[in-house]
Formats: sequence, C-alpha cells, structure tokens
Amino acid sequence: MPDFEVSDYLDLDGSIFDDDRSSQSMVSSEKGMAAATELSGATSKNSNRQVILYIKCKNGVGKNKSELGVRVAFRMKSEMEVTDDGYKWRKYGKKSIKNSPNPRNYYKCSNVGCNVKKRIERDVKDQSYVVTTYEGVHNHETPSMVYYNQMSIMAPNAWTFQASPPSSSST
DNA sequence: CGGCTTTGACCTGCGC
DNA sequence: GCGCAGGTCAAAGCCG
Repeated sequence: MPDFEVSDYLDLDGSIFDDDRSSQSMVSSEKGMAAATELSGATSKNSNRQVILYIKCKNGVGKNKSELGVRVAFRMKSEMEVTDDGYKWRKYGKKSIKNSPNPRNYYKCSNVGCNVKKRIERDVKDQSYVVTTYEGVHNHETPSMVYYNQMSIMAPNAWTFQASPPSSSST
C-alpha cells in the first residue's frame, strides 16, 4: 500500500516554498526534497514544473496521535481551494489564522477507519497559490486509483507518472 | 432522507 | 497562571 499518492498532484504550477513563514512548519528545501523522495518518490522535475513536498515529521507529530506519522505539505497554483485528489474528504472545521487573511479549512478523509487529515489555506503572499497539508497515511486506495489501475492495464502508456513509493509499507 | 457544509463553542498547547 | 492561537467537535441548516 502506498504511503502517499502523489500522482494526482504532479500537475502543479508551483515552485519551491520560498516564504520564510513556511519554515516553521516545513523543513528546508534540501531535506524536504530528500525526505519527500525517500518517502514516496514525490519529487518531480518535469520540464519547467517542479513539485516539492515538505515532510515535517515522519514518525509522529508530537502528540499521542502516533497514527498520524506523516505530514506532507505542498503549495500549488490553483483558483480552487479544494483539489480533487481522488479521495473523499469531509470538511470538519474552518479557522481564521492570525497571520493569514484567509481562513484555513480542515478536512478529514470520509473513508471509514481512515484518519488522514488535510488542511487547506491560501498562501499569504500569493493568494493564487493554495497550501495543502496532508497529515497521516491513507489505509485505503483512492477510488480513482482503482480507475487508474484499470486504465494502466488497458493503456500502460496513458500515464507518464504514477506514484511509486518505496516498498517500505507494501506489507 | 442521508450526507455534507457551516459555524460557534470548547479544548489544548505554548509563550509570556 | 493567564491569554492567545490553533485544532476539533457537534448541532443546525442546506442540498441532492
């Protein structure tokens, strides 16, 4: 089972997190890239597009919620705040953030037994960017992934990239 | 009618 | 110890 599905997020028009505001919750770019690569092969340089995932903590987030051991944050250019990543999310909260004019939205994976959370907020500096933070690992496949798999069987060349995380969690 | 969103209240952690 | 900020809960309303 993949740690993190990134194939849906590669079509980003974003660049490296360069705002120092993010540094408090995201590791530096080199470490972040290395961690992202290690985690899920999620770093991609595709022509002029760069996708950088920032991994904050792979083994727990500080509280007793050890099941939420992975945090991945990235920024993408999008007019919509909600990205359709194939999973079904249920909104459970909305909060105004002190240093941000935009509220932060909180989502949980609506799949039973899946405790993955996602935070979405607009970038403070450039509101055309959306900062998305995933917390936790899905214990199920995205419904669309099933579709992807079927497609890849029917048309293996139809997808130039698929998430191919290390087999660390393939058990 | 069921599922989802909204939104105010409550809880908890952290800094001063 | 207190206040603030972030995160979560839960009730009410909306929509398909």
